[in-house]
Amino acid sequence: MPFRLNRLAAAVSQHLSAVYRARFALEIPEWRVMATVGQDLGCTAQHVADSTRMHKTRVSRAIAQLARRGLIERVASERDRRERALRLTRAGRRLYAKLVPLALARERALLACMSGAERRSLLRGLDRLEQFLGLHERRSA
Amino acid sequence: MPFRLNRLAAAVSQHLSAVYRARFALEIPEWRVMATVGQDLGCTAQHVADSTRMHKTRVSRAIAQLARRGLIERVASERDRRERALRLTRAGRRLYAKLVPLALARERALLACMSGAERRSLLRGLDRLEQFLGLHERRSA
DNA sequence: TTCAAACGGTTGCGCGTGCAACTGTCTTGG
DNA sequence: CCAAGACAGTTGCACGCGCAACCGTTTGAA
Repeated sequence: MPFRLNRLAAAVSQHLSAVYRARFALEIPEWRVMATVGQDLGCTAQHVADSTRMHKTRVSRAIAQLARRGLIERVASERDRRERALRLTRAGRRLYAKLVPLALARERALLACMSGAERRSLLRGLDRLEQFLGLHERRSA
Repeated sequence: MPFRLNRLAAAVSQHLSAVYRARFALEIPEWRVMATVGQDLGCTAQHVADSTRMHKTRVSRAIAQLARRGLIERVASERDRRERALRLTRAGRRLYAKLVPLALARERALLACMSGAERRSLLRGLDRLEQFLGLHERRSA
């Protein structure tokens, strides 16, 4: 069962990451950062790490790479000079606008292999497991 | 959704691998090899790679490590001298006997957070996704 | 006011992994 | 019978990742 979950997760990720890499030259951590910043402008790296549950070093390096490519900019916050607010550049917004519909389409295609009722019970099951494992807590660990 | 799957898979794996590592000093690839060889004695590394869908190098190194620890032995096959049949040593069998009940108990504990009907529909959903992604095929790519 | 602890973010390092290339063996078609 | 390709398994190499240590900043309590 844990093995099945891993296998499935790896397959799904691979299924998608191939597309992101081929069309946008984005690795998975970078794509996650784009998605997070895109719908929560001005957020911090810490917030990205929390909401995606990626390790902060992974987030840091993904952001650095995106900044190098001119898709994201880091502006020093005035209220707290430790933080750097994240914003999409013009090019970043262009990319984001193409990214989102593609991701949604992919997700629909993936879930199209089951009925609505099945989909709902699958999601409920995942929810239960997540709750059991404490994945819904905010900012823990 | 792919992100949720990954997160969940990682959490479940971590939940278990901590136990394996602490109690038996087994990493995940090693544990999978033990499980496969334990219920299919005399099988080959290739078979382990196929049924767990791990990369063959990962399998190779896990087997090497287990052999080093004296839990598994590789005996050259007579019919095909490329292959080496895998068998548990006496110590390996002892470990395996402790491993299995622990794994089953863990699995029961994990699935205890939902009803039987929910569990069945969750498993069906996973099945559907696996089928859709072609994870059920034998020996493909 | 001051200093220690906490925090946001980055970086050096070691490790596991996948890829590609390799060795040795078998299989098959000419 | 032999050469060429396929296959089982191993290893060198490069890369991404997590850990721990680090820098600069902020906070809070003495």
